[in-house]
Amino acid sequence: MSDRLPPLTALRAFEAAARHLSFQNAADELAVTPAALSYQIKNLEAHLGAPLFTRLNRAVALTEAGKTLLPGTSDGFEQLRAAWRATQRLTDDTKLTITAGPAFTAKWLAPRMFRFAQANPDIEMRFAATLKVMDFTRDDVDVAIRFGLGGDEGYYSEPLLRGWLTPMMTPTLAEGVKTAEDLAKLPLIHDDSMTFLKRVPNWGEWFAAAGLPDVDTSHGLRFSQADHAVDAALEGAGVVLGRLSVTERYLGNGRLVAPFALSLTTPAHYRFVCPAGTETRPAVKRFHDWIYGEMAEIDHFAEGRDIRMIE
Amino acid sequence: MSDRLPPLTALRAFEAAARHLSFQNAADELAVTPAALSYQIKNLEAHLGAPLFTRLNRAVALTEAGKTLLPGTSDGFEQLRAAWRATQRLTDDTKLTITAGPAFTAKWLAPRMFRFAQANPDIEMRFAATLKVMDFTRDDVDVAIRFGLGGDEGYYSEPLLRGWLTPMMTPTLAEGVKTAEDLAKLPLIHDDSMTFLKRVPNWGEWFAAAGLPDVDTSHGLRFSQADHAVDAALEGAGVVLGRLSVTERYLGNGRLVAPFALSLTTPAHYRFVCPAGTETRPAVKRFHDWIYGEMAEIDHFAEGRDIRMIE
DNA sequence: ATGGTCGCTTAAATATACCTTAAGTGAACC
DNA sequence: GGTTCACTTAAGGTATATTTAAGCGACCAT
Repeated sequence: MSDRLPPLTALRAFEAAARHLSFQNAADELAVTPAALSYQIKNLEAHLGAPLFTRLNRAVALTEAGKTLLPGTSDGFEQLRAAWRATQRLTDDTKLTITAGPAFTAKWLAPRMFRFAQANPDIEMRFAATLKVMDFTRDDVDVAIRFGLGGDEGYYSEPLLRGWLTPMMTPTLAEGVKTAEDLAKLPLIHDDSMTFLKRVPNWGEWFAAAGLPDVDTSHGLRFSQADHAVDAALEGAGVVLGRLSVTERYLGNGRLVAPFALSLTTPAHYRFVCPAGTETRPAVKRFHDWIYGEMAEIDHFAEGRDIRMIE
Repeated sequence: MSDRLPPLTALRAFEAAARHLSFQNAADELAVTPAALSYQIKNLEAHLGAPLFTRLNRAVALTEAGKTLLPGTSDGFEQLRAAWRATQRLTDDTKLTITAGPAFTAKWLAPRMFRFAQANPDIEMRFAATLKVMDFTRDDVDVAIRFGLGGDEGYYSEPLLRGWLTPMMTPTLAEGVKTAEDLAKLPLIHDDSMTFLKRVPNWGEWFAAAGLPDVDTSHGLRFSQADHAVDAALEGAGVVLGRLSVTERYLGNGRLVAPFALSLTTPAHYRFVCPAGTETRPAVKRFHDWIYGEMAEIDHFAEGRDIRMIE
């Protein structure tokens, strides 16, 4: 018994036929006549030495052998298709798929995207806003903006921005706030999305850094996504420990203020990530250069800040 | 850009060439001339619209596109090969691969196998003695003898034998043992292999069932595999809580005795397991019938026993 | 019950894809 | 500087895949 593969066209014909349980439909899918399919199946059955389908009245059903063969071939062809698609994408500079977290997408990327799109009308953008770990090949993604330490083998990964977090609130709310003790009396807005870090930059950490380790930070509102926490602060619902990347536009237009110089930062940053080698693709390069240009414009918000690393 | 697959022979040629980084060697593997390979690669590159290899002096190297394409295609073809092999095995009744735990293989299967082999000289047997969970398709296994509750979807699973465990020792050692209290003074041999059960049938359970919950069972010898524990008991090293399936031959020939009627059993049993539908394959059926016949011959060891379920 | 339809099969003809042979290129090695 | 090695190219042949057309049997509707 040889462990070589049978003719691949026959295998592909089988996969389609078994999936549809109909030679007719499978033939349509492969854009051939039913006769061709019948011939291919017969050929494959001859190679195997046993039938793969039982021919019924006016339908076909899988034999045990067919049932054994189907899942593996389906998965196998799907993998081939995915690999081919990923390779095609490399040479296609008319589409670019970017994945980032929901907060970064909503508060940073989305408001700016039209500028990139206007400057690059030949590139069709797609966004996948999720915190899920994506597989570049499997999920058809070109670029990821991810929060992390970098250093993963096989990826190009460059820090985007040294971010930091500091108390932020509406100007109205800020009027009565002079000291850290004043802050603790306001409703605290908590962002619970950073669950994957060992030591999370939260209200407890900030008050500890401010010399008030015993402040009770358990009260207030909790959000599972950073952009929702910021939205609450915009409504004047309280004070949020806001991250630069999702608040800079409100700091810029005055809807939020950050009266304390004391800020927290972490060893992890937002990073620009793509498969190693693809950073030179024209579309990727253009997006890369654009995003770093945009980032440079928000650097000045760090001036005069007292930024403390927590780890 | 179509998301259909490129010509499959071209893809296969690429996979081999990329793996070898040599068209020559790839051509040998596929049993064609180098010219054919060159043609196929060129064809695939034309489909993609970009080169997959960079042609060097007298070698080839993968481009970024090639590096992207290789892993997926390799995995894909490997999956197709595995599925085909598994299907071929269904129609091949000259080989039978059985997996079972090390103890069951050593103490039950191995000593009896020659009888099956003599009665079925046309079947070539292979054994995989491991506790690892095997995948029938991926690991090329036909039949598994596994300890468990059964009920898994997609598998034929039939209880082999209602096993039980009871204190066993050499006849010499047994001379001074009249009561359970006597037992506790002997070296206890522990079998630590049943780690996957919630409640393990161990010495603590047995003494508790015997009405002696406070016996200290921490002393003695510990083994990570049941057959080694039994071997120690055969040497007279102590008393083991022996499982019927791995000791019946010694109970039969008198090398071990089991003086207490009190025995433990669990909801889980040894089971005969194979992919659903394959239980009717001639080679599988013959092995199935043989093993149940053999099992019937050790049923009489249960006579007069006081078997208690633990769960 | 019976003729029409549907889905698979078969056989012969045809088209396409694949492979081989043979000649050719360029760089590396001796 | 000639030889070798690995890939390339082109032409021609062969094997493989596909179509066309005819056929078969069972279901279904009349």
